[in-house]
This record gives sequence, structure tokens and C-alpha cells, in this order.
Amino acid sequence: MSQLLSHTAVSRSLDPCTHFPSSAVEPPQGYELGVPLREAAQTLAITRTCGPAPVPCAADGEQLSNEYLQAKRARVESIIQGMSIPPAHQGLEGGLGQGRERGREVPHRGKRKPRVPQQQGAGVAGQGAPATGSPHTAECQQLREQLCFLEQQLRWLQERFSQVCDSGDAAQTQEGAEEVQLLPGKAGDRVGRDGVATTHHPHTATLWESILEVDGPTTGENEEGRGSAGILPSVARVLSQALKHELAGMTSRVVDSVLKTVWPKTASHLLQQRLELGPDARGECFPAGKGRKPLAKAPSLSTLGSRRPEAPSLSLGKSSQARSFSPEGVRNFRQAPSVGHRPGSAAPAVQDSQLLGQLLVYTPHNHWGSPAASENWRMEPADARWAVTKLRPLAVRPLGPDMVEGNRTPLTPTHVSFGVDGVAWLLRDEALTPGHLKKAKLMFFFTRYPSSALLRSYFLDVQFSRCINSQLIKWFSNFREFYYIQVEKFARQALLEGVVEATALRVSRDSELFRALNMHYNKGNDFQVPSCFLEVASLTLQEFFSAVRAGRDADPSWKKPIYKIISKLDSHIPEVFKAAGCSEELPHN
DNA sequence: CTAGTACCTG
DNA sequence: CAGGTACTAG
Repeated sequence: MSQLLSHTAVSRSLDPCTHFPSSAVEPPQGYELGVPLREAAQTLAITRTCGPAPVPCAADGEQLSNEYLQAKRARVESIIQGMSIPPAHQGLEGGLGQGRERGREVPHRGKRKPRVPQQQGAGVAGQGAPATGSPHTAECQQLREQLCFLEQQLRWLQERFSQVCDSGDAAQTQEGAEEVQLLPGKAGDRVGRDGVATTHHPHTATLWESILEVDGPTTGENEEGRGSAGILPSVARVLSQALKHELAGMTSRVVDSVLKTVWPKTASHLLQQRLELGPDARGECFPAGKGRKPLAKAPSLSTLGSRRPEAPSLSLGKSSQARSFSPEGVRNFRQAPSVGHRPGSAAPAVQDSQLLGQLLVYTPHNHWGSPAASENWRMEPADARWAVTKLRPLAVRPLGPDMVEGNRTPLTPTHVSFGVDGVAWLLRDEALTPGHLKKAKLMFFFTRYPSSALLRSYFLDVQFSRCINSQLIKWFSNFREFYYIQVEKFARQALLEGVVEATALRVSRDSELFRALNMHYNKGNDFQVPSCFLEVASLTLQEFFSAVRAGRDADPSWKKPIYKIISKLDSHIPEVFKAAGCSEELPHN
């Protein structure tokens, strides 16, 4: 958000309006971590406002300055036509581009736009300059963002959960009756009744069963949990309870089993490695991209250690962003390498957030979100692998054939190597899967111009080769292309519709532009698009609008300055995306 | 020369 | 979305 903040000044040069309401609430620095989640969420919630999508209307054709532009536009138009545009608009579009077909491609200019010699720095200079605070402040900021993000996703999940309950309620009025008694809740209580009633739903049932199941073993919590289900005012608390139990249990089990089996053997190697690399070694802890071939060989203990720094790194943090947790993690790492190290400090905290994040982001096995989405992101909560993406000791759960064969891209075999102590590691040096694509798309909501380093740090389950890397880069390039085309299209529409003030253009969740983008990057709509993306989109829209209105699009490279601006608006990607069980293949996509 | 990006095409 | 090309920065 600091980027957003910093950019406000820039956009003001174009229009004197405040762009980021959220910025006002933004604590400058020294932000306390203890801030209630609610408050943080409100901060973000404020930003969700905005007027309705522009309504198309007729307008006369625009006199274009040169044919080159027309050709370019033709491409945009072709996409426009593919969308649901009111009849009135189709004519309008025709005036824009149809008259000049692609066939008349600009002859003189050739394929490439002439390069702008100077990097348009002057025009947009003075922006950026983010992160001026102390490292500590930055960490706080990141933590805060993390909290906001998780909170948001939780709310999102709750909403969807309620939706499911509602529909389930309608469909299950009869069956629900007999089981109402299981829950001491009032008959009219939606929460209690739905929860049970939906037991017959293959989808929601799974959720609820898991919730109850978790409650079960935890002593008296059981009765308490059920009882509260009946009296609690909202689904929120029930869900919250369940998640907490689930997370706590899973975290404990996973951490325990992992550390028990692995730690004694690898601790020395890892520690040695950390020392060699120094505390600042991040991301590329392992012998760097090229040196990561020893896969074929039977992984010795040392190779395991070098290849799997992620194991302890759950708390170490692998990138600068993750650094917020690093200090604690490192401390624990060095101080308490004891077997059976009880979770409770930093590491579990991180894991909790990660696990929670996964719950929220990647709609689990049950069909909370849209069917399509949940299928893609199915996970097995009872399975430890969604806690430690790459690390998977047999102790937790034996590797089944399904794990080895299932959901694998043909060209990307899964390497299973057996280390000492019967610990098997699932080594996934696979190529990019549809799951990765989906993840990348979601990440696009936060970053439009990810560096390859960033990508590395977020696609931890991917063996980064030159090829893989450029494929990922290429993805984002494609994302951007689509994004900019869409935004430009709507900017032009707005102009033709007679919009005068760029500030009047805002991308809200119910705007057409948002729908188009969301459709592309978040098809199943199973992810709550962060408000920061709406801000970026709004600004992009305004920039395009202003540029076109000012006739700057006559310049072949008129988009460059806009790109530059937008490229500075990348947000921090929630850590959640690192731990996500995104490598889980999607059977259907 | 390599990476990264944009642009165009299928 | 992948391929291919052109161009640039380092």
C-alpha cells in the first residue's frame, strides 16, 4: 500500500482527487501489530465502494489520427466484440475500429513500434520511492497486510459459507428435521440447522463432518462446540472455532511428526548451511538454479539438506517478504533444535496463517465456492502435505500410488526419494501445472510485474529452470496484455460515453471491467479479489482515460508511461501463496 | 549474450 | 496461452 500511497501524488497531477481512501487510514509507521483484525479489515473495506459500471451509450465515431492506431485498436475491438456489449455499443465500436480492418495493417510502420529513446522518466518521475521506513516498519506493514488479507479471505469465506447454507437450507428442509436434535440449537437457528441439514450434501457435509471431527478429540471442547453452534449468532464463530481447532490440531501433528523424524538427522546439515549462507541467505538457499541437478542421484543426507531447506524454512522465511517472520524463526532454529520440539512460538504461527490462508484461498475439498473452483483446489485437510508443500515424511502418511502417479503431468515425473530413517520426500520438480497457472492468475491481483526472484519465492514447489522461469514470466506478460487491453477498452468506452472526469472512473466489484478481469483471473470466483487490485485497476483505467482524452494515444508508445506507472503499483503478495498447496494438480482442468 | 518486455499471431 | 520476433538494458 505504500506504493499506492506514493503514487497518489502522481495521479494527482492528472486529477486532483484522492484516489485511495484507504490511504487515509494508513498508519504512517510504527504500526502496532496488536491492532484488531476487525479494524484492519475495515481499513480495507472502506476502499470497496465505487459507482456502477459505465453505461454504454451511442456516440459518433472518433477521428483517428493514423492508421497505425486503427490497426492496434482493431485488436482491442475484436475482443470487445467477443464480450457482452449492449447493442447500442456495437455500433459505436464499429465506428471505432470496424471501418478499418486489420487487413489494412499499417504498412509504413511495420510490426514494431518505434522505440522511445528515453525512458519517459521525466513524465512520471517522482513516483515510486516506496518503502522508506525502517525495516521494522516494513515488517509490521507486511504483517499487517497479511492480517488484512487473511481477515478478508475469512470474511469472504464466511459469506460463501452462508450462501451454501442458505441453498442447503432450502433444499434440505425435510432431512434437516431429524437431525436437529443433534444440535441443541433452536429450530429456527439457521446456523445450527443448516449445519446438520447439509450433512446430506456431499459437499457441505464434508466440511461439517470435519468440523465436528475436529471438535471431537479435543476433550470438553466437543460439547462446547456443538452447543455453541446452536446459540451462536452467526456462522462466523462456528467457522472460526472449527478452523482454529482444525489448524491447531494439524499444525501440532505436522510439526511434531516432521521434526521428530527429520530434525535429528538434518539439523546439523541445515545449521551448517545456514551458517555458511548467513542469516540473510534467502530464496536461493539451495545451490542456485543450475546446481539443482543432483536430483537424479540418490539423495544423500546432505543433498536432502540442501534441497529441502524449506523444511525448517517454514519459519525462516525465504524471501524478503517472509522476513517478517524470520527473526523469530531463526532464533528458534538455533536455540531449540530439540526432538519433539513443541510448536508454540514462531513457526506454528506462520504455519497457522499459511494453513488458514489455504483454507481461505483455495477452497478445500468441499464445494464451498463454485464447483469448478473447488475441484481445482481440492485439498485433503487430513493430509499433512497441505501444510508442508514439499516436505512429506512417511511418518505422516504413507505415499500412495495416487500421490506418485496421480495428478501428474506426463512430462513431469514426481521424484520420490527415500532418505535415511525411512523418511520419504516428495520431490516435485515438475513443470508448471494448471494449478500453477491458476495460482499465478491470482497472484496477478497483487503483482503485475513480478520479478523472477519473486516468482521463485512463491512457487516453491517448482524446479526453476530457464524454461520454467520464462514460462512464468510469459504468463504474466500475457496477463498484462489482457489486462491492459481490457482497461483500455473500457477507458475508451467511458470517453465515448461522455465521461469527463477521470476520477469518476472507478473499478468496483460490480463494474463491467471488474467482471471481465475477474472472469479471466479468478474464474471460479473462489477468491476475493483484494481491494488493492481494484485501486490499481481504477488507476489504470483513469490513466488510460486521461491519455486517450488528451490524444496521447497518437504517440505510438503512449502506453509506456502508463505501464511504468502501473509497474510501480505492485503489492506485496500474501505469504499464503507460498505455502499454498498449489502444486496439487487439477484433475479436470 | 541473456533476460525481460511488448507486440503479433494462431 | 504459447510461439515467434523485435528491441532494450545490463
